Amino acid sequence: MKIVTYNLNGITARLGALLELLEETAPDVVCLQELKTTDENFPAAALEKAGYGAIWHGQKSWNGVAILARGCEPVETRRSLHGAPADLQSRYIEAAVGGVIVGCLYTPNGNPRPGPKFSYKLAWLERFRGRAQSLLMAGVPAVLAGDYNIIPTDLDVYVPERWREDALFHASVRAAYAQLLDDGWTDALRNRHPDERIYTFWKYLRNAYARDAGLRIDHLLISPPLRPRLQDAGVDLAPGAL
DNA sequence: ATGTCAGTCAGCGACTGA
Repeated sequence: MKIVTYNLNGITARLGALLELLEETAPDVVCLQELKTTDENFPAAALEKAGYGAIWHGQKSWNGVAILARGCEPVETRRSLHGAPADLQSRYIEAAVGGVIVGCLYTPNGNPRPGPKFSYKLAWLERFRGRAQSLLMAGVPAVLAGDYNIIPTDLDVYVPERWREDALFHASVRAAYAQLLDDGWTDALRNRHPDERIYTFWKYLRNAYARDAGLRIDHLLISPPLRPRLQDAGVDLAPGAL
C-alpha cells in the first residue's frame, strides 16, 4: 500500500499537479493539506474521474484537509480533533482505508513565536497526541500523515542555528514530536533512511529549492502493527519528476 | 531581515498567512 502526503497550498491552483501525481505514481491513499477552499468547491468530480474516492474538510481561504483512496471510498472516522469545540480550523480528518486507519493532519505553523499562534500550536499538538494515543490503545494499523510543521532534529534542517527560535524548530515542539515517538509511533522516513538529509519543504524565497536549503516538516508516523509492513519511504521532489 | 506564493475583495492591487 502506497500512502502519500501532500501539502498542495491551494487545491484550486494545484489541481493539475495533483492529477499528474495520481496518474504517474498511482498511490493507494493520498493525504492532502491546505486545500484553501470551501467544502462546496472541492473538486470531487475531477478526482472521481481520476479513479479516487475522497472525504474532505474544507475551509474558506485557509487550511483544509482531505483523504483520497484509489478505487474506493474512505470510511470517515473523524473530521476534527475532539476537546476544543470552539476550534473551527480544518486541520484533521481521519478514515479507514483498506484495513488501515489514516489520519491526515495539518498542524498550525505557530509563527510568530511567542504569541497566541504558538500557544494554539502547542495546545493543538496536545489534542493530536490524545487522538494518537487512542489509536495506539486500540492496537490498530494506523498512519498519521501530514504537514506537522515540526523539524524533528538538526539533521532535518539546512542551517539549524538559524531556526532555533522558530515555531517549527523550538524545543517545545520538538519535544512534542519526540513524545509521539516515545508513545510508540515510528517515523517512516527516518526508519528507512536514518542518516540521510532529506527535505520535504523549501521556502519560495531566495532560490531555496535550487540550493536545497530545505526542511523536513512533513511526516508519516505508523503504529506498531504497521511497522512490519513498512517497505520504504521517500520524497517525490516534484510532480512529473518520477 | 530577506522575499514569494495563493488567497481575499468596497475588487484589478493592496493586504495576510505561511
